[in-house]
Amino acid sequence: MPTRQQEKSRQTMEELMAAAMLLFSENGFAQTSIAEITARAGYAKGSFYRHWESKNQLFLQIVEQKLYEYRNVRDRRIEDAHDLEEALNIIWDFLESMALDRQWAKVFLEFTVHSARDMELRTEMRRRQYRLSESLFAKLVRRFVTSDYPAEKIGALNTALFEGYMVHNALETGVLNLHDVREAAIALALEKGIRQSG
Amino acid sequence: MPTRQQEKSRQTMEELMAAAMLLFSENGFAQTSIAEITARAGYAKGSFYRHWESKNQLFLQIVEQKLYEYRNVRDRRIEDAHDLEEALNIIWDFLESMALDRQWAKVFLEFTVHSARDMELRTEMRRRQYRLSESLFAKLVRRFVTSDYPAEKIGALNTALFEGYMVHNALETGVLNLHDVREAAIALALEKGIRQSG
DNA sequence: GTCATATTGTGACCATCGGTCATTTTCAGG
DNA sequence: CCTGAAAATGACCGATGGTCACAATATGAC
Repeated sequence: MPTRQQEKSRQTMEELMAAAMLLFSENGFAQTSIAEITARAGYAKGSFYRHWESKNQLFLQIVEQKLYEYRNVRDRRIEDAHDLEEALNIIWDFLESMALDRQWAKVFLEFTVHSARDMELRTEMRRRQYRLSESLFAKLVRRFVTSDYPAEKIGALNTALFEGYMVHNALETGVLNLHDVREAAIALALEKGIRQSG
Repeated sequence: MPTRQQEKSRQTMEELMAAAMLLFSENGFAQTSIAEITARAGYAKGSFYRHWESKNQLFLQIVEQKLYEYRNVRDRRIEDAHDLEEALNIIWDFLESMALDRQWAKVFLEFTVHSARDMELRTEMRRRQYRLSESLFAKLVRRFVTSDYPAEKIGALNTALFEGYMVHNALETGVLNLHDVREAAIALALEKGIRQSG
């Protein structure tokens, strides 16, 4: 059982996380300073580093918390899928739940691209299943793929369409909506995964 | 005709640009400081601001220079296209030429996402045709679209697949190659653009 | 209660960043 | 030469992510 001190520490951490989530979604990852986060929660800057070793680590923890429930639902539902189309729809339900909060979707994308220059961070992200990786996607749908088109590529194409839509959305060009992308991605995956390729 | 001083100024600018291009492609946009650029070219930091008003402006100028020739070739070739497939292949030749230099593709993507928080910068990028916007894409292919699926959406889906691939590539996951994406994007566009939808 | 100890909280400090600007250096034209 | 204009400089500014010696506070043995 936690001591009173540990309890206090946990509460401080949660207050800092709450402030950070608010500021990240309002102003983005790069534009949110650690001093802002601690000030918003009523602490001094130094307190931040009692709980996380960097802004990256805080962000990873927030994402982990945000995605935990979604992922469980997805993985539970996908076991009951009967064909590729059903599996894809379950995956896209999950992807949509991420994209629907436009502010957060923007921050997700920002962090994904930010990680491109930091191999350690990318490794950490893979470990925490931050992105729907190609291998994970492949694992989810492989049993339904009847063509000789690799399941990893089907996954990667779907992820590409999703993340490309995230860029489109972040730039607020507004031509595509989620339904368009989902429909196109599933059509593409069915074409590749069911029909025999050339 | 330029005076010797103007000539010197132009040369300094080119030296700074050359240093910047090298450093951007090596370390990315955010990770390259103005002091690094000027030091590499053998000048003091203040010299930078005689030629550009910000790091963003320098980057836009570099991109403009890099894309100018590619764009001309694309727009000249596309006038001779006879159907949607030909037009799409010409556009994807252009997109591939951008993606082939993996280092620069990474920087392009970084800057695109960086611009998501800066409306003025996005406006400037549109003005300079930094991205293959949906409206430009639509203009290039509209005359070949026979279905009732909006040309803008076909363009946006292609751009999404391309930029999603850029993300994929930046993270070095390595499952997809350019050929996979191009083939899938063109198949998708033909499906939407030629066959009657719904 | 008291006091040594362990934990939590603090904010001055550091190097670095993009950007500014008064000052110095360079150089063309008379 | 001399002078005015243009080019080059680097100290300086506020802000950043991150560090760390120190202050405040809670804990457990007595």
